[in-house]
Amino acid sequence: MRQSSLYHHFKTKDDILKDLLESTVAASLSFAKAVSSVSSGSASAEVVLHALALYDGTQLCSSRWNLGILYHLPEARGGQYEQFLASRRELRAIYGTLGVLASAPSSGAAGNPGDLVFRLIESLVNLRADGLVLPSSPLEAADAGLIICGRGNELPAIRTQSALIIERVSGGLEDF
Amino acid sequence: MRQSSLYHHFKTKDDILKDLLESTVAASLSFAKAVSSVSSGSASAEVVLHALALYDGTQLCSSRWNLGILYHLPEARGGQYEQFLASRRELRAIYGTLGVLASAPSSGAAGNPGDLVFRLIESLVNLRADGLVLPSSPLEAADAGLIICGRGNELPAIRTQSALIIERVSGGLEDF
DNA sequence: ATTATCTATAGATCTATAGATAATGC
DNA sequence: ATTATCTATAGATCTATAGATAATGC
Repeated sequence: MRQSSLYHHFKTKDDILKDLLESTVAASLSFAKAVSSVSSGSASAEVVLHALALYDGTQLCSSRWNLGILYHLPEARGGQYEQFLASRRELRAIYGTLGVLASAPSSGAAGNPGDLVFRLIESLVNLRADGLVLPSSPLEAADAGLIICGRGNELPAIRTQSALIIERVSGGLEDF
Repeated sequence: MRQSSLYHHFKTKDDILKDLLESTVAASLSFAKAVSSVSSGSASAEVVLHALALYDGTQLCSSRWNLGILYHLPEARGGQYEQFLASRRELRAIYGTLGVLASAPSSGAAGNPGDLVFRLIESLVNLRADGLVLPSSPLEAADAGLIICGRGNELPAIRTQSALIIERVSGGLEDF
């Protein structure tokens, strides 16, 4: 398709970028919201956090194009992308909440463990841009996030429950 | 200064970007090389890794401009920036080596813990672009890296030794 | 005297439009 | 008949150069 043909579907270049940016968070945010309601049921916060991290990371690594990299463009912080930025802040806040709930009281860890998990997952975008993503990368990042939360010794059990949650919740979402 | 005046100091726009990119890794790579020779002395790998992460993270957070963000420009992966890319690969490899040496054998952790630490530190660039960096951010990221390596319970001691190493080694380097 | 900045601008590239041609769905 | 693509290109923006003006260091 030619460059100019894009303008049949989009009004401006900014509108194109808006759609692409939104597509990088939409599915993960939907998952985060869906899984949070599940969490009010049986699943514990550390399992929910692992599931979210793994789902989000898998999205970033296996989407057709590495669109997550677009967020690093200087213009992406501009006010014209407020809707995308709001979605991203919302997703980030859910990581934050889960991080607090999931952290072992004994963990010598950080001010905001959930944000570290969020950033670890987002780093998969950079890893992919460097051509270094392996099939195991999303799980390794999610696991590392839980280790930061002081849940390293419970990881085998968390992984199992997390996988079940992803299957259940992503089945209920439109696109996966 | 006007845009055109830059061309008195640089031949092309690419040359400007080359210099800026190189400046984002030069100091940390020098530190990494210097601290690695120290490590053959007394300091243990986990302390060296913490010192490197903290030094690198502090650089990224407190440099005058957030130049680390430039690495995410699509063109920065191009062949014309091979020297910068080689420096970055070298720094990344040092994180990798230290991560293997520093990891507790019991850690249920990842394939390449050092790379996770490298990415956590690099995420400070994004945090800064989002306007969310706090004075504590570099230390929190370095600490989280050591937790991923299974050294969470030794953190207080590691922090103390790490600070000493940074003082010693960065004193020996030209710029800090 | 040398080095650094400025103004002005040529030429290259990018964004978006107009109108022609092709594809799709009823 | 409607929707999507194409070619061609106007106008905006970006890169880099030329030559004038200002600042710096001996």
